Amino acid sequence: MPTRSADALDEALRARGLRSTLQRRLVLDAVAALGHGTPEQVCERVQVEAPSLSPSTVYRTLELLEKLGVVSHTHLGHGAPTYHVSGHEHIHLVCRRCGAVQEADVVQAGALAQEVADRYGFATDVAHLSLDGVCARCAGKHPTPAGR
Amino acid sequence: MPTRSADALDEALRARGLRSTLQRRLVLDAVAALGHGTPEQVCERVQVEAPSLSPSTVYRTLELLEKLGVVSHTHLGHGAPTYHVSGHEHIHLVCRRCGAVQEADVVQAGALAQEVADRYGFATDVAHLSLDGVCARCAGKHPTPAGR
DNA sequence: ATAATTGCAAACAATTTGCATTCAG
DNA sequence: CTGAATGCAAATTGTTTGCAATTAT
Repeated sequence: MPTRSADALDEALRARGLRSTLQRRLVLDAVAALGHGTPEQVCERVQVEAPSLSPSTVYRTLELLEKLGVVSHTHLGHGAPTYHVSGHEHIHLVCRRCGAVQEADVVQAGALAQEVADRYGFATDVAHLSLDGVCARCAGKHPTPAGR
Repeated sequence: MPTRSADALDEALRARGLRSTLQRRLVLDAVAALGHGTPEQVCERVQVEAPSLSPSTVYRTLELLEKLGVVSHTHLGHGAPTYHVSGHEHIHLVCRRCGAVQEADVVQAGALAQEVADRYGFATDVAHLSLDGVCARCAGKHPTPAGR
């Protein structure tokens, strides 16, 4: 159902008097298809359909889409920001061993945010919360952590 | 009391048959002094004392120190990893408006980790937990969030 | 028609790597 | 002495920017 998001995109663009272009749609579709992806991953994915779509455009478009509120980004694991379509908010569990990113719906996150708000006056964006750790699979595989 | 950490460092190095050098001590001191800092910040800081100490060495040393377990790194806010001395573990509250990083001691983090462990079998590294949001000061200043 | 958007190529910044020199053990 | 560690400079990688050509409106 790519039509839905396309429409939503069009709408958002029109609202700001911006233009609806193929590349913008492709970038959004790629983000949606990936679930969560770095700019590079989006580039790769998008260039399958449109090899001429340049990285510059991907970067610019991601920024734009974020401003429009249709996607948002978090910083998981290492340096690269990870984009995902807005709305489908969740917590990320990032495994430091295998790098896998699992999405989770966690009740306690609210309690945590509440405490931080009360004690530090800090308004946590729960949607951008990501946890670093070791996933079940890796924990099973390597009971004794190695150096590297 | 920089003597303490110097000794600890020496010890850790010896244990692995590695050499104790001035630059390694300087890098560790810089990390300790900064509380939490990116490689670049460490470079800057370290080059005050030793202008010839090269970035390469800083990068290599941070990696080494981490392997030794005397420092660890997290990813706050944007891309750059942030290093801090191990032991003094805490949660980071990163303000997306002003970029300020506040350290917090939060009880609920344990409950959160527990839930994730129970439901997903994911072993959270609580020490690397960082929250994205808006700090008290910024919330007060700009009641109406802007686009950029 | 007209200005927004794109693609390209060059500019940039941050990090990594190879290698000759230096220095701790 | 001897190999580990450093400093330098060049190579990479990921991202940004300027500008002419393109294209949605």
